[in-house]
This record gives sequence, structure tokens and C-alpha cells, in this order.
Amino acid sequence: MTDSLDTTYLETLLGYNARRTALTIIERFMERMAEFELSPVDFSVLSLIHHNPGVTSRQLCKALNILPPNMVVFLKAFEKRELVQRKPHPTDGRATGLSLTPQGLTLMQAAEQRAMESDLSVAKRLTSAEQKTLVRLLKKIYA
Amino acid sequence: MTDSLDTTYLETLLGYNARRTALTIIERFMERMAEFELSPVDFSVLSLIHHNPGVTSRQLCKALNILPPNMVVFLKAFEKRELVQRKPHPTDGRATGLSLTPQGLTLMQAAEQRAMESDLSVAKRLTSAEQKTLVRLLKKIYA
DNA sequence: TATTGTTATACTCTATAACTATA
DNA sequence: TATAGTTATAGAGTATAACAATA
Repeated sequence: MTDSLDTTYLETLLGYNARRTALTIIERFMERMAEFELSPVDFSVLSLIHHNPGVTSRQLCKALNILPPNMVVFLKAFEKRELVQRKPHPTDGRATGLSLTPQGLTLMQAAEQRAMESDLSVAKRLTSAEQKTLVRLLKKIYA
Repeated sequence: MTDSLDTTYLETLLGYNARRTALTIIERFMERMAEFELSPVDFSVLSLIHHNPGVTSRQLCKALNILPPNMVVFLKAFEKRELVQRKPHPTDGRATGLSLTPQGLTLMQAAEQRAMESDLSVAKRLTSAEQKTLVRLLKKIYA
């Protein structure tokens, strides 16, 4: 039985190529990030907290397209791991400001370094110029 | 409360950009394909059957990175909708050859046309040359 | 009246174990 | 023994409804 299928039509579609690429990159990312026990979404949330200390849960939801009830679960897990701490919001009594704990900061500094290495590894068949072009074209679609 | 977060770090990452792009494209695809009641995965499976009549379930699984137990569910639904038919495999008694029914063929001809329109719509801010470049660079990563 | 954060829950997608029949 | 297809089920990920506290 031959295993080679004709996939030429699917390969002309932007969505097919974008999804396969995203899945490939995410797979590599998860392998390299396993040591830190961070999923891609975990990493995104913690990275935004890292670079936006005092951010609220609702802001994270909007930026990452995550629904509030699901964000609660992530934040609870981060608190339990002592990566994130909550402080009362200075002006809004309903909200809480989120920031990394010292352990969280240490972890994220290492994780962000690892994320960049993962990018380099996955895109090593692209020249530096091609990588820049790729990111520019991707942003033109979703941003 | 300001809603604008600093996402500059995340936006340097290939995985973040690829995932956001894939989600954007898939969202548009689902809107435009709703009339046919086809999810992106439904479409991929049916399109491969369309262009590879006689293909087996296992071949589809390998080509699309879908696990066999999950493929069973898809194929059952397609049979119930009378889009796909099974025939005994000519040489392997364990396998079954899959092909589109006449209704399935009619549906997929329209759906593939619609998929190309969805691509044009989602990538309309890219020149034709940029689209080709984008697909070429994406393939370099996952293929 | 609207918004933040939360609980409980449902639904979809994906993954694992184990079976049958054929090779 | 290995593979194709299948069943049942478990686990993520994502979705909706409804609530208390605050704006």
C-alpha cells in the first residue's frame, strides 16, 4: 500500500499552511519548555504579566483572547506554584493587579531565553531576512 | 483603566505570530464555510478523499496528523450525511477504500471554491507576490 | 446599569487502552 | 507478529449561564 497522498490542493491554501506551521512550532516549543512546565498559553500569560506588572485579569483576557472563567483557572495554578502574586488594584476595588513573584521572575527570564532559542531552532532553515519577512507578513494578516 | 498592554516581546516570537495568524484565518474560514457545515478539519479530510479516491482511513490519519479513533468519528458523520462511501479495498481485506458520493463531490467542488475565496479575503492586504512568499516560508518550517 | 472576578458546568478536541479481523 | 479499523473512555481546551462585589 502506497502511503503518499496527493496533498497539492490543500498545500495551496493559506489556512492549511498556517495551521500546520503553527502546530509544528508549538510542538517544538512544548518540548523545549517542558522543563519549566509551561504550556504555550501559560507562557503567554506569564510573559504579559512579566512585561506589564499590575495588569488585571480582564486585560490579559482581552489581549490573549482567553475567556475570564478560563483565566481564573490559569491564575489559580500560577498562585499555587508561587509564580504570580495578587495585589489590590490602586483605583478599582473590583480588580486585582497581577505581578510575578521573585521565583516567577527567575523562571520567566529563563523561559523567555528558551523561547527565543526554540524560535531559532524551528526557523533555522530560514535566513534572518526571511524570518523578518515572515513575521511581517503574518502580522499583516492578524493585526 | 488603560486597556493597552505591552505585547512587544510576544510579538517577536514566531510561535505567537503563527498561532494568532492561524486562528484568524481559521475563524474567517469557519464563517465562510458555515453554509456547508464543514469545520476546517472536516474540509481537509474530505478534500484529501476528493483528490485521492480509494484512500484508506489510515492514510488520511498519517497525512493530517489525526489519530485513528478520532478519524472514525469523522468518517461516520460523513457517511451519515452521505458525503463519503466505503468500498472494500482491492488488495487488503482489513482496509476500506474511501471516496466521495455524487453529493459529496458536488459539495466539495463548491466548498473548495469557497475556501479559495476565503484565502483571498483574509490575505487581501498582501500582494500576490507576498502571498506566494508567505506560503513558501511557511512550508520551509513545517515541511 | 455596567464591569471585575468567580463558580459551576457543558461542549469540543485530542489522547490512550484494549479489542477484532486480517496480513 | 504487525497492521487496519473500531469501541470506550479520559483528558485538555474552550464555551455559556449565573452570581457577588464594586463602579
